Amino acid sequence: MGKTAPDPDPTPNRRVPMSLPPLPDHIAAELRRKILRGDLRPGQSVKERDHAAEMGVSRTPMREAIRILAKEGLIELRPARSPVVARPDLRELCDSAEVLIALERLSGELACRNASDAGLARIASAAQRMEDGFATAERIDSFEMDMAFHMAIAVESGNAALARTHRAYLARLWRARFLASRLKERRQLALEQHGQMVAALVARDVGAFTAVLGDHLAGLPDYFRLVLAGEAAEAGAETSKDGGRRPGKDEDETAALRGEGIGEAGTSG
Amino acid sequence: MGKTAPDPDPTPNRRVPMSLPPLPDHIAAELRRKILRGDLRPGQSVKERDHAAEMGVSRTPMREAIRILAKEGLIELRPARSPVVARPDLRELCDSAEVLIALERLSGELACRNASDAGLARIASAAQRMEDGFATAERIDSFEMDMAFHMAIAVESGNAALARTHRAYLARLWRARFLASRLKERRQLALEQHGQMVAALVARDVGAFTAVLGDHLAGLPDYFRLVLAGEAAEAGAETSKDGGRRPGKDEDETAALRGEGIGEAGTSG
DNA sequence: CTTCCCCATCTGGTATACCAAAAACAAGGC
DNA sequence: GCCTTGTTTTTGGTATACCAGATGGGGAAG
Repeated sequence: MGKTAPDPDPTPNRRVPMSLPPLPDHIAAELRRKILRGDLRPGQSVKERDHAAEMGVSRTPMREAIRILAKEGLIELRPARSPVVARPDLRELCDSAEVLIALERLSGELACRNASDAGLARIASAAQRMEDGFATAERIDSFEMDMAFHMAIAVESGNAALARTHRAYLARLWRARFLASRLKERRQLALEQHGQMVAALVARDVGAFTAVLGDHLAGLPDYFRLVLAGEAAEAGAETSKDGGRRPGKDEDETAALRGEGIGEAGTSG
Repeated sequence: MGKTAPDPDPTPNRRVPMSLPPLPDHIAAELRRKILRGDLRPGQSVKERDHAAEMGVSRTPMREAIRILAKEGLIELRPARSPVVARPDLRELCDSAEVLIALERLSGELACRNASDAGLARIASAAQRMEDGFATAERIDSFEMDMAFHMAIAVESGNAALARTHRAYLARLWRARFLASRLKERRQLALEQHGQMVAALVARDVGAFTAVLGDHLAGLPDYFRLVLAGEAAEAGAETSKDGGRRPGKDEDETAALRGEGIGEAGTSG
């Protein structure tokens, strides 16, 4: 069905994509960056038409990018309404943290049992990188190293599915944990605990690892509380460059528990 | 910006969607059904154009449906190639089972701690339904009840994120577990263990629940091995109609580790 | 007869046009 | 003055057209 005519239309078209690998992923990464850095604030609507035009792409890949971010929990889809940047409530954050802890525990157990020495070395080097950059690096970079350390453990567990899901939860909690990392003593503590975790791993001591992990992530809910309080304060105080949006009623009722909360991936019949 | 012209074209168009709720989800459910029931066999390509035409929809929602199934692990996307029905290797299945067990353990712990009596009653009733239908129901229906029971525990844990992820893993393992449920004594055993799990939950006994759970899901890898062997045999026999199945070479190389294993969700920069 | 290259075709990726539902807005009635 | 209702606008959902990379078969050269 293709080219019966040898290209009778010489128009070079508006846009030549010519790069196959990851166009929607690239858009997703861009959007994610904006959300995590705060350029797009929670509750703000993500209109696929506008953002597509703004980034110079069409709606189709933008749409797909939005779905990707929705899968990660950064964007919330609504049945016949604009997607909005997710404003996770405390309950959701704590729930996710609970799952994350379980996943990290499993990662640690498997890594203790299965990881190669080279793999443990990779974990240790991730921790070392973070320690090296502790004084000098930007907080955001330091935080990325933190994430990299935890991701390394999941990867070296040898369980690809676990690593994938773990990464998804890490991404989901990225913003909240980043905001929670403002306190420097917490970062110092995290550093020490990372060292202990590495030690437990090289000793193949599951119990020790689990204990440290518990300490490491136990305080998360409290920090989330602080983060949410800060967010709410900022949201209430600021309506600046948004322009069109006024501090409407819809900002608050999102804190209410959504009744179900599970099914958005579609169910098997 | 929309309609400067007052609709000069009276053609009613080929298709009026007229139903807002979930068209891509519906397609995804349909496809999932075909895959799980075996109408679409592992390794077979899923051409969005053909399937869209066959189901009377356009490529766009079909595309999205394929992405949904890819997220669930039922379909494997390739960079510049047709998506294919995933043929999970033993390693992947066992990895997923490992994560599933961890998620179910957490579900049980939380349900023991947090679930309301009404919630426990819902779990018990799910188990009861399965027991009632054990003799009469089709195997596929019986299996759906099995899934419903496990999902109920995750739901009643009160942790929505956990329930969602747990459901995703359940879906991912759906087919393999279904094929593994061919052995009737296994189903009988599962039934008894479900009863024990309910008992542990109503007693709020985390230790007992965990113990039963371990027994319940421990044998999964072995069954997966059987399933894969069966699949391979069928796949080998299908290519040539004569009964003489040869031990095809292509069944084995899937066991090789794929190097990457994680990144398809895109990473934050 | 084998091998290599070219072209027809297939297929996913992207862009765009159209439709319908829902919210925002304005005008009229109580 | 406030509530109601009809209209406009906004926005996501769907369908379709076009493009580029990939694949495989057929023909020419060795």
